Formats: sequence, structure tokens, C-alpha cells
Amino acid sequence: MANQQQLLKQALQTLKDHHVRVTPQRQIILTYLVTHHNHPSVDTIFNALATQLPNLSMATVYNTLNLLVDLGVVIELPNDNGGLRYDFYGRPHYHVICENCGKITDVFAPDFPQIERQLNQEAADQTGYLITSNHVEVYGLCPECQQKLHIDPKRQNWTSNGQKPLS
Amino acid sequence: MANQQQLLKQALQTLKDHHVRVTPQRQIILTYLVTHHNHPSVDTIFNALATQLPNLSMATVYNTLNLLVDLGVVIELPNDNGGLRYDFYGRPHYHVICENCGKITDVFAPDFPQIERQLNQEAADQTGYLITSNHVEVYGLCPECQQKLHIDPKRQNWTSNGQKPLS
DNA sequence: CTTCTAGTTTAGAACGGTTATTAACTGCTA
DNA sequence: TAGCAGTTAATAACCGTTCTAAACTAGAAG
Repeated sequence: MANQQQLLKQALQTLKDHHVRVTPQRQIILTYLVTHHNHPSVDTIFNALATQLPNLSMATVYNTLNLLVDLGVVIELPNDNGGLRYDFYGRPHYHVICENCGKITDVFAPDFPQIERQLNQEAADQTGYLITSNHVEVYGLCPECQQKLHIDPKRQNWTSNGQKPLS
Repeated sequence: MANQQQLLKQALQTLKDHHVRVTPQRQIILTYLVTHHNHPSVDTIFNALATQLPNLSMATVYNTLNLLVDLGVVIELPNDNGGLRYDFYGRPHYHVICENCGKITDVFAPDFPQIERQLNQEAADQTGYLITSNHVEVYGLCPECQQKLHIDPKRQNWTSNGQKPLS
């Protein structure tokens, strides 16, 4: 897809702009993120690239992802197991996360950039912080899990995690 | 403060409504959360209650907090070290988090409930999820750290974390 | 008020995702 | 093309969180 090529090129340029070296590992990880929107975990990325880079180290994946997050090229999402998952941030969007199966789905809302600006502005005005970024996530049950759990959309009295079940 | 008494009472009633036992540990942890808005970590809470409950176990603090989060009485916030911090959710608000010192500050915006509804609605419409909650966080530099780091509000080219500094 | 039991707490071991360490390696600039 | 600052690999260490099993108890039932 031509668009993906361009997004990759932009991202690589961002690295150069910050005087960060463009290594094969970084290129391949970036390419993976541009071409996959599975919101992968570190482990998923590591395993997916095992054939292309047989000597790839976990630490390199962690380092590269942290680097890309710092550069704003990639964003970090909470995993249901307390771990993290990643997403190439090509177009402004936020995420819905299923509390039962952990699936993450993108939400592209036309007015989201404006909402972001409003949240940032109000935060800056009230607190004096110099705002750099924000996170928006919505939680719920995906359609599949609603079926699986026979949830009546009227009621919503389930729960998850915790040492003991809630009731 | 009379208002705090009432918030505590409401929270305890929520436990009863869900047939969850009101134990001394749960009451004391809840009281701590109602009366402190430090956005404490598990460790902070544990240490603060050490004198009141000498035999308190870490696991109990974890269990209680997870329970309260499930009940919607308390919300979970990301810590700068990858850990978690907690906040009693008495009135709708979101948070600004300092990327340098980790401080968390509340933002009470009059239109925040409406923004939440809008985010939830758009997510539900687009994805078919049954929405239960959401998280909104803004990141930046607190006023103190801006001074400490001599940041010119015009530029914003610092970074944090990662195995190696960025440049 | 007493009994009973499912739910809760405790203490500590275990787990697992992330970071730190250090030696070998290599993009990139001059 | 040489040289080095930045990067990677492999693995050990770290530490926040969860698990386990035995002791305990809040609250329902009689």
C-alpha cells in the first residue's frame, strides 16, 4: 500500500531529525508496526520478527519501542495482564479495550482532535503544566464477548480480575 | 469534613449492595482514600496504615484496591515507574501527569462528563462494544519541573526513560 | 445470642514483564 | 575509509503484582 510506504518514510525521517541511527532492527520493527494494526505486545513483535532477525534480542524490541514512543511515532496501550501493547500512530484515534478478552479496537472520530485539544487546554489552564501528550481509552465488552457471556445490554453487572470473584 | 463522611458512607453502601463484606481493612483503606488526594501507590497506602493495622498484608491492599476499582469507587492511574496509583472517584475529573517527577494533578472541567459521554457514544456506535468506563490522562511537565529544567515554553525537546538518552 | 460457612486476610513464595549490565558490533560523519 | 558514539545481544537482576494454603471472621440463619 502506497500510504504505508509514505508513513514508514515519514517515521524514518523523524528518526533522522532526532539524530537517531536508522538500524535494520529499527526499520524492521517500524515496518511491522506500520503494516500491522493488531496492537501487538513486545512478545508478539519479537516472535513475528524471529525469522527476519534470528539474533534479535528482547531488549532491542523494548528499547526500540520506548524510543518510538518518546518520538511520538508509536503509542503505548495498557494490556489486560498489566503488560503493554503498541500502536503506530498514523492518524489520530483512540481505543476501546475489551475487559473480558483484552481485544483492542480503534475508534476514529472526526472530532477527536478537537476533544484532545480541549482536554489539553483545560489541563494547561487549570494546572500550569506544559502539555505534551494525552491518553484516551474506553473500556467495555466487545460484541463477541457479549454473545459469549450472554450479556443483556440492559444490565451490566459482571466483573473481572482480583484474587477472588466479586459475587 | 461532613462531605467526606457522606462519600465514605456511600462507598460502604456500594460494598453492601454488591454483597461484599465490610471488613475493618476495607473500611480503613477506603477512609484513607476518601481523606487523601495524594494519588497514593499501594506502597504508600500500606505504609500509611501500618500503625492502624500492624498485621496488614500487601496482598490485602492489592485485593481491596482491585475490588474498589471493579466497583467503580476508585480509579487506577499509571505511575511513571510502570506501577499503579489510585484515586477515590468522588467527582468526575481527569488527570495531568508530570513526565519528569511523576506528580499527578486533578483537572475538574465542567464539560468533562459530556466529553466522556461523547467518547463512549462514538466508541459504542463504531465498534459495537458495551461501554463500561473510560480513562483520560494528559501528560506534560508540572510548573516546578519546568523551572527546575529551565524549559522555554516555546520549545519542547526533552525526553525520559529508555535504556539510553535520546540525544 | 450462638453457630456455621463462604468469603477474607495473612505471610511468604512464585511469577513475569521490564530494565540493567557489559562486551561486541556498526551506522554515520568527517 | 577510519574511528567512535551510539546500538545491539545475551543474560542477570529487579520489583511490582499475583498465587497459595492455612487461619480467621463478617454476617446470615436458627
